[in-house]
Amino acid sequence: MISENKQQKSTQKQGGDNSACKCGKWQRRKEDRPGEILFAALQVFSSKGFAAARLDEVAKKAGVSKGTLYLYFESKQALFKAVVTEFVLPQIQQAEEHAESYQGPIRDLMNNLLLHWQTHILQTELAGIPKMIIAEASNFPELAEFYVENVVNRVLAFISKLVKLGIERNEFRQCDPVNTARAFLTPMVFSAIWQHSMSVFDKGFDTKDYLDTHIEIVLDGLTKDNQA
Amino acid sequence: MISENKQQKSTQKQGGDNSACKCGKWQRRKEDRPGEILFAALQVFSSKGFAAARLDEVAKKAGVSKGTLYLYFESKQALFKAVVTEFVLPQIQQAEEHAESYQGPIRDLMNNLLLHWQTHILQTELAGIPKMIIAEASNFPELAEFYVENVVNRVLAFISKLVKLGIERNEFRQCDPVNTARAFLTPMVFSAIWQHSMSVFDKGFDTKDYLDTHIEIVLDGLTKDNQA
DNA sequence: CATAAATAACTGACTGGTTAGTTATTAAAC
DNA sequence: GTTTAATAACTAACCAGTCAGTTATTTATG
Repeated sequence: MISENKQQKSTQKQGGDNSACKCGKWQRRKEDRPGEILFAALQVFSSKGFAAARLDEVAKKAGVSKGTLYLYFESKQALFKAVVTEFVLPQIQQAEEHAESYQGPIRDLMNNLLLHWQTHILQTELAGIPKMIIAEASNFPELAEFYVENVVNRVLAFISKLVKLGIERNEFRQCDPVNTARAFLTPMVFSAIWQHSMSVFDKGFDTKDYLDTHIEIVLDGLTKDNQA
Repeated sequence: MISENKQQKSTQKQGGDNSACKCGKWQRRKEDRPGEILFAALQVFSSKGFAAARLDEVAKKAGVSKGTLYLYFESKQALFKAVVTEFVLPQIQQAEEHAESYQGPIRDLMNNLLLHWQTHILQTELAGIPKMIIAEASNFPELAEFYVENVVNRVLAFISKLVKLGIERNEFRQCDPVNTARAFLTPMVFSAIWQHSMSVFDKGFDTKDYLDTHIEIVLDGLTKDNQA
């Protein structure tokens, strides 16, 4: 009986709505609840934003009652914060490790990072997080501060270091590393924001074309002797 | 009495809070109310977003009671929409007219547009509108649709035309005009979004440096024979 | 092993505070 | 005195967070 329940769980993230599963209402699965709740919260927050997100909807998506949310998270804000920590930080970690072990031109590494963003992040609910943060920053300054310290600054430092390395290796022309890092990152962030807000209405927006143009302009603009 | 009030009004946008004025509570100024309310709404919406904006705060800022808002605007959403129409569309009109009468290199014209953005838009409450739209797009799809049709598509068409002209005149290299227009516009929009959300916490962000790097990369990247 | 008591996960109806929108009333204007 | 701008008290709805009650699971007992 117990093992059956635990196996059933493995398909949960595909469905996206645990309430569909046939298991009874009073299933006790202390281990799995936090993850299920966080994933449900990511979905609701990323599409509605913080203020408009309804905890009843999060609970329904996670297949629990609203009361259960409060067994695992202190408040709506704590849940919001946990979503960011849970889903964003591991991604950065992974990118840093990839760069660490990478041998080859910086240009190609940066191209890899952008490609990974395009194929593995933009498609997922993760892409909703930047919009969520920006939208709620002024109403929840504590969260914005947390995000800048743990995400923005860390990513900026990471990319700046790559640009600096590119200059040292004589791959890139002279430029300000931090601002160039921002120039490189902006369209990545923007593509995520746009996809999660306006792309439904902005029919002409094709993420791939947009990012291809971007990488062409920025990396060709940086690379020395890029004339064919 | 009336003329006194009207003169008093001219300083309103500096103060930003009409409730400070000593005129009596029952002043009847049918002509001026809509503008005052719209400006107050712009301020509140642009800093709080739609959902978190409180009509009581808008009313207080405009120096009226909440009931008065409903004499001039049908609903919160109608007010929101009016803010966009009132403040954004004239700016685009102006930019289009400037371009129309412009004689000289496209590169310089685009530089002008970016400079005007930097010095005349980014400083003002207007810069809060993009964030406001993006943040609320999924909760108010009708508004997002309205914005794409009236603002996004119009600006994209405008800039695309300039890029196309640049290619024809042999100033720019071959490229896709629409995606290049997006590449040019993205950091402008992003600077506005960032300024109205994260810049308080992201201390390293300097709008001028950021946009200078941007224009350098994009326009140098586009311009033919840009080797010194 | 069977059964009962204890514990802890979980539920859902409820509360208190908040706010968009309404309306009865007041005062200004002519 | 009539009309209308403006007010302020009001209502209806909504929702984060609570808690008393329900059920699954574990532990203790014979």
